[in-house]
Amino acid sequence: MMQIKISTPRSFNFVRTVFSHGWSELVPFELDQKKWRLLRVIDLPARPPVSITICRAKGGLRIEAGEELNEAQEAAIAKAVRHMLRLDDDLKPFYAAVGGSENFEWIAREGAGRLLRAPTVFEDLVKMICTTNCSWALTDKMVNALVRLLGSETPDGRRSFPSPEAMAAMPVAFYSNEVRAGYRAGYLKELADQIASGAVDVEGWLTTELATPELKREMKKIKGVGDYAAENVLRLVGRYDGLALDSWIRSKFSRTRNKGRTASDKKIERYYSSFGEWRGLALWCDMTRDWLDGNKAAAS
DNA sequence: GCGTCCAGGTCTACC
DNA sequence: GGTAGACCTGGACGC
Repeated sequence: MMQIKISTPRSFNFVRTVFSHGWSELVPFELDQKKWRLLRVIDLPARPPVSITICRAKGGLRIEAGEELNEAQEAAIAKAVRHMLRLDDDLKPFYAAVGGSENFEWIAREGAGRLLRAPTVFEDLVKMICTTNCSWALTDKMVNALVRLLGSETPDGRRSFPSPEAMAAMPVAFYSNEVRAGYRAGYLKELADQIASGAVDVEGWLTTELATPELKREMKKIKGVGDYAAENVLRLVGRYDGLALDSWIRSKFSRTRNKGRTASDKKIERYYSSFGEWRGLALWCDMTRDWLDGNKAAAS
């Protein structure tokens, strides 16, 4: 049994982070909302993947795995956790930007704004394509099938998110017939092929020097990635000026910020424009503030 | 039981 | 550069 502790920034809020959007509900994440423990399957080099659990501990987080691991493997797990929970992101400028605004000052107080992400951009991108133009139930079904049918097995019987190579090895028919991805089947196959062959490097999006508009153009070159998917992936690589408006956001904005009346995209843009390069994150926090209402465990 | 709508959109063809 | 129409799936809804 492995157990490691990692420190977190003073402003870090574990619950707000793991519950920052829907990813914690999709395998190979599993979220226990009663105990606020996040389970995740992590890939490691030259051995089967492992299931880890992450929970709050004094001064930071405690990570547990059900087996012994060497020092390098523990370091790899800690690195993946820091990446997923955005522990090294500097949100001070964001908190300064929202701090003076009524209805937004809670964001800094509660330490919101760290959006959970997968260990790889590839996984985030595949999942984002699986959220387009369908219900969340269908997204869940597609992602489940990918992990169940193509992921590597852990010692405790779970499965990791499939590698680009594992996905590239399957034909388009697999994605329509088994994954039930519909017209997205070709997009998933093409994306996996491009990454497995080295033609496209999406992990490089994390560190690229490209300005956000150019990076967004790069993202939209991937078939199946439009404005919504690109702007959401931009958030997950740390760029927050896109609003990533979708049917859920439009509906929520109308209900909470426009007296129930339909709001144009222009109006939504104007509402958050004062937050500049942080407007997309301000919007997301504003729209998801009530997700923890009624949950006392979330307060700390 | 059957048809329609639409959900955390995107692509293509055509102006 | 802007926009209609098509596109897989599956659950909700009305009849």
